[in-house]
Amino acid sequence: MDVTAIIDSLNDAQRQAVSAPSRSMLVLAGAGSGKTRVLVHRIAWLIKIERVSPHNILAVTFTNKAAKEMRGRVEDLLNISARSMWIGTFHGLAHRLLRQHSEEAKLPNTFQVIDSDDQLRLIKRLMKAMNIDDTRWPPKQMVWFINAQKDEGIRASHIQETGDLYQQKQLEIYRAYEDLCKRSGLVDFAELLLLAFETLRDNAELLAFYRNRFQHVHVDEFQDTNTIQYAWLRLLTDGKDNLFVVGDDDQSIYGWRGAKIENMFNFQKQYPNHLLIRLEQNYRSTGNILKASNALIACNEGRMGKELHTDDGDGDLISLYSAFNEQDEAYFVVERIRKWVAEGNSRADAAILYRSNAQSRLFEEKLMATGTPYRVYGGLRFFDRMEIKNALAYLHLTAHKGNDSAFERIINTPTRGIGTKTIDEIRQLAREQQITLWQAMISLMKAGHFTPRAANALKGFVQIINGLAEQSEGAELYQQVKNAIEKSSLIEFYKKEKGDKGEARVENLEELVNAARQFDYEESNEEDQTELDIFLAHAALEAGDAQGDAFEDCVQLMTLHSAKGLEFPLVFMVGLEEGLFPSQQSVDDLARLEEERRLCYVGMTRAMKHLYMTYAESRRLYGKENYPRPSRFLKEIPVEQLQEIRLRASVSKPVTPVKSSKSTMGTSGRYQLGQRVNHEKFGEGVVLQVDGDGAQERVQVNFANAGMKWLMLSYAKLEVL
DNA sequence: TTGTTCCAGCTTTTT
DNA sequence: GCTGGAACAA
Repeated sequence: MDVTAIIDSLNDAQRQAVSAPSRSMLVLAGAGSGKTRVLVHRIAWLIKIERVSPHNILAVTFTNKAAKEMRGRVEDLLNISARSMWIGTFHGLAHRLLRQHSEEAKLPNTFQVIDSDDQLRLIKRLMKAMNIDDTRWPPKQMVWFINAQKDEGIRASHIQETGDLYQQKQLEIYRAYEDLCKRSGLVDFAELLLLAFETLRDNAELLAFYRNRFQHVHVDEFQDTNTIQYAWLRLLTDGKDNLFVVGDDDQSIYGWRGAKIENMFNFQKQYPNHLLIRLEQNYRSTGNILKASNALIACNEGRMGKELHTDDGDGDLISLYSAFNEQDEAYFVVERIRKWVAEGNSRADAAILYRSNAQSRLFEEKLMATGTPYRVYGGLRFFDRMEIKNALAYLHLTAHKGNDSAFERIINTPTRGIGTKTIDEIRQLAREQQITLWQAMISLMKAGHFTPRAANALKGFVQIINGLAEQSEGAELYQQVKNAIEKSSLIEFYKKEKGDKGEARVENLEELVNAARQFDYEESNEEDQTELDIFLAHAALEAGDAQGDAFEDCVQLMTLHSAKGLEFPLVFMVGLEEGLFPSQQSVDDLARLEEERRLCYVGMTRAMKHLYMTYAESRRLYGKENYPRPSRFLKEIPVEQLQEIRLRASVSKPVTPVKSSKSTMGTSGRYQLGQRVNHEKFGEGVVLQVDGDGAQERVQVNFANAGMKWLMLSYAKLEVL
């Protein structure tokens, strides 16, 4: 293969990044500037032109999807199998490292990965056992605290006691949780990263091995790395000048979960020999969308600096719609989508982006009412569903009787008459003797401790698990899964659940057998791991997609966060109101406000051709009527890039800084300019403008107490005075 | 063990 | 004002 195939399709900046002589590099890649492309082509370049063995390449991403895509694209481009190349998520790679070196990590080689849900349950149980008041120390906050510490590389033993009672209890919980996990061989997500870091740090030989192996280290979405992830990268690359990172400080939107945008600046200091390359040519959006986005993000301070441009035309102006209320907003958006579809476009090309999940409901209702298929992103993913986790818990417990969190989950699911009292007794013994719940249960049964009823129920449970263990001996993975679902009678249990909820659960369980059948455990080269173990770890680390049927042509609904990395020809950003976006919790803090602004930037740069931004003048929130101001972000967009949408007025006039006094007469003629009116919420006011007709007729009223408002006559109950 | 009632909480999410 | 979870009663 020659050079052309790898760099021909690239622009100058991309080409420079791809073909630079080996050294550390920071590629500042704007939205839609082809960042994955650069990463993929860089790796291809190393392999084909620099003759680097795939074996010596490491590439890290945040999501499994990104990792899969990258591997696939490298393989396609080179037409080779890149098996020996380490491409994966931080968590996936850390997991792999710990499996291979469980001894050095001081982990039992049967350790299990637990997800955040298991983690919370574990903490709750722990706190109950410790008799800690969960109103003063909410378990959720404790989880958050523990994970935040781990993300910073801080162990319980590192924390100084301040004498503060709250802190002391928190610390106690952290300590107890560390103990419990250690004892039961459980590893949470944050622990994967921290332990992988510590294991390398503390084993000179191991570290030397990997530093030597990974001659080229690549990181995607570098702005999203947290402290421990960056520390891990530094361990591997410090002094070697071989760290290639791609990121965009303007798209850092995960500060609240530990991402350190500072890592980008630290990188520049700590790899002084690095090459900085900016990718500023955008291949996604129109000129107007880019101009607006550039202007908005320019309001942030301390940026690395970047301005997107396109070779294509300016395109449409950004449409701004001021809705009377949230109902009107949803109605407007859905109508525009219907129009778009009627013009022959596909629904899947239209996206509704919102700040918070709760906002989706109204849009869903309106879409449903008009019979428009839609898809909401971000619900529970396949392996996160209750029925799936229950079924997996049977498998977990069968394979590892010491898995207490699996034990707790299914000891009485489906209900088999084992009550709280029985379980509490088991828990108590387990705690006293520092043994697993399973062992405690067996030992209490042997001692004849239970009432005949409870003893019988427990016996049944033990039989199920032991029976499964027997059946599983040498059985195919899918057969084991099938056995577990059958023996546990989970299907019968969920069939009883009323509504179609139960039906969906049964379907999911059946789907789980399919998932197991199709499961491709190619990487089962780790000796002492069974197929089942690999499958279970896969389920924890990769929760799968939220919805199976992605193929139908559906309108896309999602939060701004989950829209990152995606693009759509038609985008609606809704709810641009102070208090909602930017969120109320962020307005008093400059750093958080800037993150909101970046989120807005991310949203806008999702749009390829058409961008609508909407806000409501009145919105019901938490049961109260609110009259929010339009989002400050709207004011940061140059008016030259905006056009205000007036329903049915059929003239879309540019926004002018001074409100035009031009007015048209509504067809009803009931409202003359200057007419005094009364509104049940806003009080008295004077009509200044009339606009549109029929159901769309609106009036602008200047209220004595509430200020200027546009009101939809079909909604607003106006009284002529 | 199930159904009811009460009460807090209410951004964003991947692994 | 709604929802989900936990506490409570039958």
